[in-house]
Amino acid sequence: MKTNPANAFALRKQQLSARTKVLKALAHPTRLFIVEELEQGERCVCELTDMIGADMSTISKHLSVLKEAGLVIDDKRGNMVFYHLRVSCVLGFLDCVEKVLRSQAEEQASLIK
Amino acid sequence: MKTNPANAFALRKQQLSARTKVLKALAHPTRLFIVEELEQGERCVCELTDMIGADMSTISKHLSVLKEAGLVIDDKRGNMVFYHLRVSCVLGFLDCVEKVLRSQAEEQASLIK
DNA sequence: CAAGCATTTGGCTATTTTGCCAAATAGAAA
DNA sequence: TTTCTATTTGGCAAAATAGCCAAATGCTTG
Repeated sequence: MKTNPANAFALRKQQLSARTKVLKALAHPTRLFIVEELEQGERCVCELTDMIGADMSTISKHLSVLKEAGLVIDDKRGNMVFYHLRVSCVLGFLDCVEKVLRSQAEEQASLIK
Repeated sequence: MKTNPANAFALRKQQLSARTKVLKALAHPTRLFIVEELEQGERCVCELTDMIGADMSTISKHLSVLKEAGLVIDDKRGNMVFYHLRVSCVLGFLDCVEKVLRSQAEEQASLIK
């Protein structure tokens, strides 16, 4: 650590880390898939596992990352666990990402010209 | 790789990875700070380095991650390089993150009761 | 209670990401 | 051209992440 941590960044470090926790949770193909799938409605771990085709323990861990970030809620019914989204704004969230990608594609296209 | 990759996830893997590239770029305290700072206007590498208090090479690498993701543009003037945001929607983007965090905080509060 | 199913957890390795230092570039000024 | 300043790049070691297997947990049913 620096001897003088009184810079603009250090003062906000904690807040920034809290925000990046949410972003990190979304920043993985499998977890992003899960979030988009849950936009359709709740899903159990087994359904997600089938769709993704990875080990169930892997999916379970991804779900716990999303849960830790406050993005999903789990609901145990019988011996199955259903997950659903807690926040609806994630959708608009991703629209922005899409905009970034499209703007980037246009940039590339104009460079080729 | 699985022998039968024809599942819902595999079919969209590439698209999902493109999206997570943008999310990953934002998912780091230092880079998030930079993005928020650039919302105020362009900044040179040295200014950001001073504000953050890390090695300049570290900041430079973070900036190249943001650039690779299509979030910022660099503009060399003299022997300084100024960076500015390419997409304005990142702001609303972060409002959603904030909403997630607040909803999570409320959840925690109600658990304590 | 025993057995079966869905899910989570522990543990381990492989991969990716970070951040520093030192060296390389590039423009500005002497 | 030499020197100085701002930035980037290469390289490496430390830290964080991912994904699999095996074992543990917790219902549910026989």
